[in-house]
Amino acid sequence: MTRILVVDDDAQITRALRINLKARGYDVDTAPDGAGALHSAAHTHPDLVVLDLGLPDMEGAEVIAGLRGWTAVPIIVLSGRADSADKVAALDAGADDYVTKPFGVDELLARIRAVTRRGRPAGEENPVVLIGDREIDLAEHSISGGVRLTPTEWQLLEHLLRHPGKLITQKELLHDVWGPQYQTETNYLRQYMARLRRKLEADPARPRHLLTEPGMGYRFRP
Amino acid sequence: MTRILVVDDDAQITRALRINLKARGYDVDTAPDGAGALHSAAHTHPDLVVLDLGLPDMEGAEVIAGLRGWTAVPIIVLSGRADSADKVAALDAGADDYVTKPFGVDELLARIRAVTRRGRPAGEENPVVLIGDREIDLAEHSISGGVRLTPTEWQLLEHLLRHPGKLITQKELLHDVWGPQYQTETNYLRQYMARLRRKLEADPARPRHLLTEPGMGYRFRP
DNA sequence: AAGCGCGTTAACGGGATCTTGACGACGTGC
DNA sequence: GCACGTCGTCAAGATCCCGTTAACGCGCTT
Repeated sequence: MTRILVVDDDAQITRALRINLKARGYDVDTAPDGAGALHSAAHTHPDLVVLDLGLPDMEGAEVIAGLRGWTAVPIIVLSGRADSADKVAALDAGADDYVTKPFGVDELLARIRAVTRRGRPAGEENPVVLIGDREIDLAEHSISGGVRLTPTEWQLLEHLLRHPGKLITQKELLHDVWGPQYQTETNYLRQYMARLRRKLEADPARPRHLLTEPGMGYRFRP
Repeated sequence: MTRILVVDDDAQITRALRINLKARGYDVDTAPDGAGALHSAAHTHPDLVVLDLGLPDMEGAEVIAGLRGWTAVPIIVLSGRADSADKVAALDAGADDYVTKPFGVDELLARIRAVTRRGRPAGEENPVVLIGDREIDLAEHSISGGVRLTPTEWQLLEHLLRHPGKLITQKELLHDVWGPQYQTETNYLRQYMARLRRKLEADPARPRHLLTEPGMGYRFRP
């Protein structure tokens, strides 16, 4: 079953697309803004993303870049602007197709078929993140060197790796990994950051990539 | 060097595209009609085809079908008609993208980059997968050594074998093999993974290829 | 009717994983 | 120098998850 993530702040459009796509046998998730889109994509790993450009919280190129940082999932951009410059920007940012509104549902469906048709050629390589001499493949959930991670460890690591260099607050990590009611249980973080460092850092006592920002949170340095 | 075949009966357009594409470092061939396009494509094996639909000798769908009969080369269709039905027909015939005239050269170039960006499939793939000393042919649904699998076992095995090395989550497997409402019935997975291992692994208690990732899912290691 | 293959449930023991609490080490501000 | 908060570490117990065994129902063949 092909899973499609529809990103649009216009509830009418998401609803219409959800109905039409479901009727065609696709599995549909929706997100109303860029942050929700990145979050949902990271969580559900869709097979295709339909992305509206007029989002309230982020530029379209930012969303595309946020996805392309770790996945090669096909992206079809929807936009009200037929301006050539916009198309070029979106396509070069990593989008696979660009459809201007108003669009026919038939056309969108055809483009979805066209984009998903070329499946996954065998020769492709997943983007890998490096921590020291270890290669981490987020798509495969695999790490070189025979290292295995538990589910909680993976969730925590993914949140850090998906935003290289960015500081992630403790509240954010606790909320996203453990849930809304754990936002003050910082001992969980200490526990699991220690385990990650033991498994990934060459010298766990002197981390070079999984850094602590005292009083704030943690940060992944590539 | 990327070779592009431009097919259009309007000499002005072919000339303009030839100049623009050459300036961008592409190698350009041109053909004025469908017959010439098929002949040229068979002869030079271009990396991309830009195909106008208003050809004098053949229908656009015929040209696309003629190409798709033997090659998976990306095809970008140009057309003066913005009619939705035309787009659907062309895309479903096998085209990869559809641009309506008049179009901006920038946009076309961006779409060319988008289509050629994904690595091309290149050669045929051997559909035989090895598990230990057993050969598994996914296309023929056959296994060496007199092993037979039930339909459910096949579905499960296929999902794992289609993504070698990748971790497939339990939810994903349950959803795709048994259906959306079985996403939490992990006992099915335990049951059938055990059967697969009994039939395929040399030592079912110590699987070397059908691996468990505790709390996450399963993985096929070639 | 009986036998067989296949899919579906249920239950259990062992082990890995998560949770929880407590203890120093370190740095900061008073 | 001292109190305080934050962080890293350790060591339990509780909990969840996995592999396994066993049984049942259904459709088909014998």
